[in-house]
Amino acid sequence: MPENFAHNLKDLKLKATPKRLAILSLLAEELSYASPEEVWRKLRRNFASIGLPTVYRNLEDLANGGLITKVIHPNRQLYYYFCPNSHHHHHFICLSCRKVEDINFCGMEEIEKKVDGTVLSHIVQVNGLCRDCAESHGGTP
Amino acid sequence: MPENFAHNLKDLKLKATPKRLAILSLLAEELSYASPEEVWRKLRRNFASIGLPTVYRNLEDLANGGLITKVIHPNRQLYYYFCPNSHHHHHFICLSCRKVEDINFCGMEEIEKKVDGTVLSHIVQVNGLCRDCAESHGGTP
DNA sequence: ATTGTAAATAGAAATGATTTCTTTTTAGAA
DNA sequence: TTCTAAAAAGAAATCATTTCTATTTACAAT
Repeated sequence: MPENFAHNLKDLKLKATPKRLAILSLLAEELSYASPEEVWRKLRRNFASIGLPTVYRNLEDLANGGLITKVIHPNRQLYYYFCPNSHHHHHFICLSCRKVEDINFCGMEEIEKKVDGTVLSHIVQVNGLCRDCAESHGGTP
Repeated sequence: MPENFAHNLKDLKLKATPKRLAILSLLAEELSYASPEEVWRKLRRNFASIGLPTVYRNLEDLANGGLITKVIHPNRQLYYYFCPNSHHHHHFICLSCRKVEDINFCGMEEIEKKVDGTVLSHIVQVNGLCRDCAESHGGTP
């Protein structure tokens, strides 16, 4: 499973620009979710000029293409996560350290049958504290 | 199952103010989710002065108390829904007409066991088009 | 009934994450 | 190389949501 981001982008009809590739590899190195501004700050190390709007747009495009996933956060800000896991699954996110664990379970097949309408998307996300954070500051994010 | 909102509020240690009660009955009459501004516009019919911040604050407090539920919307704006159904369940929301259907299924028990950490909350929501909307404008929200 | 007090509210103002706009640059097909 | 649609910069705007302060109110305790 070689990480061929350029190829992934081409499949999505997105140009493999250096900044897109950098965003992908940057996120791929993280075990936690990141905000657009955090991504932007890191990109500035490698790019003399990089606009925050570019980061927002690219993160959104990459998420729409399914290469990264959005995290729904109680604080209503945007966060994104690169998940190498390619099959359908969901996430447990730590509200404190932002670590993400995969949840390899989704009852959506059962649910879709019962719905009286057309399903376009679904959200399943579990929020909490990872084991480490729960132990170190027992309960409060 | 008499709707005794005043009592519900007291249980939450929230004062049963006329505006809170009005927000609750207003939402309880709807089969669909509403935005803070929409709630505010309707309240203005009955209250000479009612501030938008009051509506925001109350909707948030009522949702935190579990009397109403938040809807996670792709457009990232806030929406709230009053659900008379008291047992744990989730929702199928129509992105077009905003109607809500109950989903009486939640795999969270299974999921919680697998998570390596402390679960604080979870989101399960199915987005799509209700039967009526799917038929009338087949596919686009 | 009356009073006292914490909670709730109005109204104005601020906020700030996100988006939009216009111009310039670039990736990649031809 | 050339061409063209897509991507990006940079500045500016947006606008839903929140914050702030003074005033009012619900309701528990007289």
